[in-house]
Amino acid sequence: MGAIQALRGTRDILPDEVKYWQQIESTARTILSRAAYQEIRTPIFEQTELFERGIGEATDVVGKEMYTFKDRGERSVTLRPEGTAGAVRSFIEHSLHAQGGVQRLWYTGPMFRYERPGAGRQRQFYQLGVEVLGSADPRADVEAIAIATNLLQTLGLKNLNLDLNSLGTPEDRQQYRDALVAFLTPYKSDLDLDSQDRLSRNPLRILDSKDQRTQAIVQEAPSILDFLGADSRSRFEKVQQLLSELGIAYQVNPRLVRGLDYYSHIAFEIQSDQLGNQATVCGGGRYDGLVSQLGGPNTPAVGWAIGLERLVLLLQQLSAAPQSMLDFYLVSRGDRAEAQALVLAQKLRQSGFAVELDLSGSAFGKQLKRADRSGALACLILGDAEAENQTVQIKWLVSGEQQAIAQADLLSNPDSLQQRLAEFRAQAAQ
RNA sequence: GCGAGCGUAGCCAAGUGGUUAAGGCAGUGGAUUGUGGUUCCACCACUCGCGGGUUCGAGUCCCGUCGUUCGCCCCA
Repeated sequence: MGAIQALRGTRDILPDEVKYWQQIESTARTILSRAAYQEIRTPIFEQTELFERGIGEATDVVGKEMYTFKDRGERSVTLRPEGTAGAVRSFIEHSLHAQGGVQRLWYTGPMFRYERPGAGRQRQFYQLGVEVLGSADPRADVEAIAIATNLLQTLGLKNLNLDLNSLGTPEDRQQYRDALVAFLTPYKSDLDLDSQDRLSRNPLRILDSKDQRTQAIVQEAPSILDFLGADSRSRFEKVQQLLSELGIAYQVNPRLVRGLDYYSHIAFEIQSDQLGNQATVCGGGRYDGLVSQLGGPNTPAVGWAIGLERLVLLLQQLSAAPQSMLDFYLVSRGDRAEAQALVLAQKLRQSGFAVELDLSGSAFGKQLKRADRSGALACLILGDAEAENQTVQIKWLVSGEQQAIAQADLLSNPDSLQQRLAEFRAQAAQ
């Protein structure tokens, strides 16, 4: 009725949900910085050409999902549909390779694709990703994978599957592609319509068609693993061996392909069985050719990206919701006490406590109700009666225990309060 | 872009052609409670996403549209 709503495929993340996003971000920061990854922040829009060249013009992402428009200077501009192209552009533009060694970068932020929205898929969506530039060592692939599994496990996720494949070199892949087309062509009329279409355009994608008849045919198709050259094969084996050394479980899935053109050699996906159609939480792989393709020096690279709204969905299914960090909830009755409560709140905050002051002006009983709901560890009650003027009652919401102490004492000994709060926080955590 | 389901208050919902649209939670106001969330009363959808149609009469049927969910597609 005239009220403006968020655009289709976009949505508001309200405070209750933001808790999960912050949990992810802070956990990621910790884990990534321990592994010497550095954050990079690149623009949300770039020249359209960057994505056309980087992701591949034949891909669906570039072909029909980009938010592309002309700016007021008639430049063709595109809202980034993924993070790798921008990070690589920045790497080249600022000659980060000149710093020598390996650059480990991570990023997070909104991405944009014009898709049909659904649970775990938005038009403005968020990814957190890493890019490791300058190492062809299989340990780089495995380290990156290990960081991803470590992050997901630390967040408490279980029942994740790691699928692994090798796409080989571009030459390996071309040979396989020819063989696959040769194999599938006689069955063309038995394939689902999408796959028939892809036979000429992007035959590898037929491998992960969900159509049952197509799947049956594909079962018998040649495997890309038989087309890997000696170098590709030994890399793939090395990666598997190193994963085993780390105790990371995986399955080789020769039908795992990537939607973006820039991948080569290792490709992987981490999937959850609890997300229905949008099962892939994390996807990535090696892209040795991308940097040079975008005009930079020949630089081997590997990376992955996590879809954050899917990760949030999984986190929300876990029982443990992120806790409120509120220490005190302040309630009062009467004019004088209200003013005192304001002053006390300020002083406690300056002493390092998290304090919410009840501003509702509601009846006292309702204030207490709100105190309970606030998640605070303790409720401070300021009364208005003469005898109560200098006294604050502390109600420990966790244990039910209650005590009255003078305001002066409350502020003169913040250490002991801090200690009590720590005890109650531990109690509340159980 | 295609196929199917759904759309009643902030939330959960009853209602399946017939006069004034149940109920619960939350919210607001008041009474009670001299202090831990009680109890009681009142208020809280001229309207059923929006627009049109059928009908004497529509939340209920039809069409369109928007939104949403699931699948296809795509992808993280």
